[in-house]
Amino acid sequence: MAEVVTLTDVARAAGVSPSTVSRILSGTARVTPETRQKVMGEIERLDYQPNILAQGLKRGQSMTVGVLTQELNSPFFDGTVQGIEFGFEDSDYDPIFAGGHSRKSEEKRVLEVLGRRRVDAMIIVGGFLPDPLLVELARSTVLVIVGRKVSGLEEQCIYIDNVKGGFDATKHLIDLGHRRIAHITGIPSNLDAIDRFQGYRQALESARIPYDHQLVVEGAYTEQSGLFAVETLLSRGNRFTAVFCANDQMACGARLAFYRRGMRVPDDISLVGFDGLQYVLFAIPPLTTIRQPMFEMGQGAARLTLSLLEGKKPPHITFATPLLVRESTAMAR
Amino acid sequence: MAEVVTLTDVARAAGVSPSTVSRILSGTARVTPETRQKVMGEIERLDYQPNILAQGLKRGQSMTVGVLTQELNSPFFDGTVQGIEFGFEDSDYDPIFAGGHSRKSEEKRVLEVLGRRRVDAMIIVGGFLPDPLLVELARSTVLVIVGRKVSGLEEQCIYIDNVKGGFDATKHLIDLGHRRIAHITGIPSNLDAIDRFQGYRQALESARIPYDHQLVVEGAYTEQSGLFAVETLLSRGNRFTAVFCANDQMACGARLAFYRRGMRVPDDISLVGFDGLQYVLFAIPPLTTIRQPMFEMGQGAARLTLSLLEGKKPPHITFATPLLVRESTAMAR
DNA sequence: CTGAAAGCGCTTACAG
DNA sequence: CTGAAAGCGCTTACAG
Repeated sequence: MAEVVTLTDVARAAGVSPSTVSRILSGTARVTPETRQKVMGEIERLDYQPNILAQGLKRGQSMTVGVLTQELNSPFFDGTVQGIEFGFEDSDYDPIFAGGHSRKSEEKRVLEVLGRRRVDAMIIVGGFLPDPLLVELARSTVLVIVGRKVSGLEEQCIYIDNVKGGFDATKHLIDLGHRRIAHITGIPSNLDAIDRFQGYRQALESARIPYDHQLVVEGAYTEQSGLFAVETLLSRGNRFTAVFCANDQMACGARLAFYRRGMRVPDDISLVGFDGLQYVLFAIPPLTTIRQPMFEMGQGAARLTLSLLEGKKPPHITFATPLLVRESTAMAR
Repeated sequence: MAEVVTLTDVARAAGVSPSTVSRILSGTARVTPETRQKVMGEIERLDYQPNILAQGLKRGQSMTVGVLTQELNSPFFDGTVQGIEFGFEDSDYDPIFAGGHSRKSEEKRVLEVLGRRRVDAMIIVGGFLPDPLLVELARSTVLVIVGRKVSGLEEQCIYIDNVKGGFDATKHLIDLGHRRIAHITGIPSNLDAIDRFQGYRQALESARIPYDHQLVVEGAYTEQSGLFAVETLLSRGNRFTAVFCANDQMACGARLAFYRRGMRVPDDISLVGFDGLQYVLFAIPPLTTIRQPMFEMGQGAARLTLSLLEGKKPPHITFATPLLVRESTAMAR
């Protein structure tokens, strides 16, 4: 990085002042065609790239957006992050990721990124940060939150209806004639998990199936926890013919548990997941699940951020969560 | 982002010059304890965060590292990217990701990121960029390449021995008594794919098993392509009792193809993958595979970059690719 | 030990 | 239409 061309170099080469070059670049210029020609020629010839740092310092914008991800190293975050990246691709902004892996508190990290990098906006993926902090933060910076609904900040949140998702998943099983439907929850403190569980209960209720807490086991979103959950369920000795898992990963773990016991899916047990991860289309058997459009949500978050940065108030987008019926569910026998 | 505190504010509050504050911050200072005390106090009180952009402009460093990922939206990239993020977490550098999704040519994107953002280093993940370009690039910037070995730049490459991986995978099947071993390749232009195929052939040769091109089908690293490949294999009518797939995703696709035909794994067919993705530990049955330490490689790339940035020449690390024997392989009958 | 000054590479009123 | 000047927030020789 020795021979970097500066705006001054271009000006000198073109025989004009830096001001003029700057104006031409920004389009603010009222210049003679000849001057413009000459300058553009030199820019091309010298392969000049404006220094964003210098521009940022002057304009008071860093042209970066801080993206705070959480500790969970999951396909959900991967998908969302990819969508975010994609959404900024053709903009002048670049996302800076502040991963949530280290020991530093989340809160501190947000503030650090905001402060040191002078990011023009922040995207928060998921949710450990308390609502009040986010509301506070939203006052001093452009803020978009994905995968979570913060009251007072609804317009800046990208989320799905997890209750409905949980309802639809359970309803699907009920429609197939299942009555003894187990549920493996997500992390109990997680709002999505709570909502999906809500949906499960509502579906049971609307079908007048009594709720049985013996059929509910706490999971942790991992495959392993899904496997354990099924073992717990089985050890309790209560009969059930279907399981709704709060995410696909746990469904995969559950599936393996059944495989180990020689219980067939969907012949003996129907299984529904949540997320719609690419690869569960190739599970054995292909998993019926509720799709959560992670990539699209990430992309939506990027777009929303961009709009907000431009001072626009775009319409709020709702993301649908279709039920993808595959081969892990069948009529109850 | 209105009320941002600057170094000058701190200086004013502490009753000293900006120079002094700057020196204290950088540790260059020979100052009286009292002055230091006073200044540190104000920094704390005002919650001052140095503006990295301004520092960068002055020092000629942006404190950012450009990370170029490729179009493949795969678990391999996810894992690597996470490792890279993690590796920079406790450093003063932040990674800026230039995703490989848009239509712009890869080459152009590298140059753009380098130029506009004035990144201090680049990490290239995977490989569409021609070797000569990388060699050229390495002359003007700190460059690290992960998942690929570029001759002349070996010290800056983080890679595994794909030939050995392919060999070990195939050898495992041979050791189980298999003689008719099929292979589903990766994208034929991909070096990793070529190497894994090489390993396959070498293993056959070392066991004096004649190579049969009828047993090799071209794949594209996706689950779908693995599924198709098995169908092709089956339609050719040649007997085989085992398949080595160039990655886990294709192995999952292949597995589904067998499931559809009612062929049991591992009873009728043994299956080996490559990558060691987390979730294939929960495949039905758990997949035997060669582990590629993606996260560690990403982290290694970050560390290597950091060392290079500090002018060090760290020892070259080799990443092992252990065979993970699970339940998708069994003795040939 | 500490301050004034110059400068990193831009942009943008202010003149002319 | 175009240039000279000031300034964004820092750092770092240069004085004292």
